[in-house]
Amino acid sequence: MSQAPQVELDRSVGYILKRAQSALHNALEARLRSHGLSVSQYACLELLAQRPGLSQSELARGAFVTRQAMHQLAAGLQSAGLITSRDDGRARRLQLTAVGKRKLRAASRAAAAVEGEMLAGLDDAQRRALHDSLASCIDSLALDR
Amino acid sequence: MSQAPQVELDRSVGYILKRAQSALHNALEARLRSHGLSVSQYACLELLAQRPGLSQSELARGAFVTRQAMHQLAAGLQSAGLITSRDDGRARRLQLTAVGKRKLRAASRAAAAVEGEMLAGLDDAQRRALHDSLASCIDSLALDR
DNA sequence: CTTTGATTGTCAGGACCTTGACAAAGCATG
DNA sequence: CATGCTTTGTCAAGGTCCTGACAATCAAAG
Repeated sequence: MSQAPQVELDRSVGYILKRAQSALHNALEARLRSHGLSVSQYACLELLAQRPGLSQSELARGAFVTRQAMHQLAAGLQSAGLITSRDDGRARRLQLTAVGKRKLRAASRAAAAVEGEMLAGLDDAQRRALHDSLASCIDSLALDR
Repeated sequence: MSQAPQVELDRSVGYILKRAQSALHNALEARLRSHGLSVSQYACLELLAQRPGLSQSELARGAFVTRQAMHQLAAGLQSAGLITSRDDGRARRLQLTAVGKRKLRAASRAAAAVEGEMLAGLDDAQRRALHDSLASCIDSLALDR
């Protein structure tokens, strides 16, 4: 008389969410390698391109790492000549360099290709529903905070 | 005459997928802390409960870490008395102990609660659609391998 | 203005995971 | 049987990220 488990891996949305994110991360990592960028580095560049002037801490939150980790990450991107920084009060605002923008453009194409492959089996309505449902999940989890 | 970006963060399914997975991981981590388990450790126990006799390498793949990382992870769980191991050829098959099963039962309730909160805004049809769409994403990414 | 609280950047230390390498054990193809 | 390929477990070394801590800066309230 064994009772049914509270969590069934095959039906669990949380587990398949992790599986999907892992698959996407691996695919992205493989494609970005030829561009000399890690997934975290690419995320930094993409964020800075679309939200210029982000501070180090803001960038960290957008890239899902601590600001301490972003400290080293940004140092690496700066010494590679992909970004520049200017002090603004206590904040350290970051910007893409021309080299960074050029490198991002190629990496961004690769990333868009990966996302396109990932969504190949879904039509527009299904893609919108997927996006909306994930947004709902984020909102629900953010409530008790 | 700036051209539109290939990747728009706000519309990107990949980015919101990462955001959702990160939110889930954080929520799970917070809830499991009181049980003295990390997310990785919980994943190990849950996998072993539902697929008993998994080898160390198989468990590693299910928990999205390398087999080298699982080597240390399993050592920790064993020294904590939560799992046991028996050699089977080259494989090292793992099993939950009675203590491990008891600890998992409580942790599993907490995890199920988190998943319930995450899905609170979605009805059954939407949950099924979300699950199926994520499965489609995984399949599509697995093709070119 | 002063004081209190929150945010930011940074440094140091440690935890966790990864890559690389190796021997041992199956598996398969000849 | 014999040989090559794959998988598994393990060890060593390195990297990346995190937690904890601190001073500096800003914001808000008194």
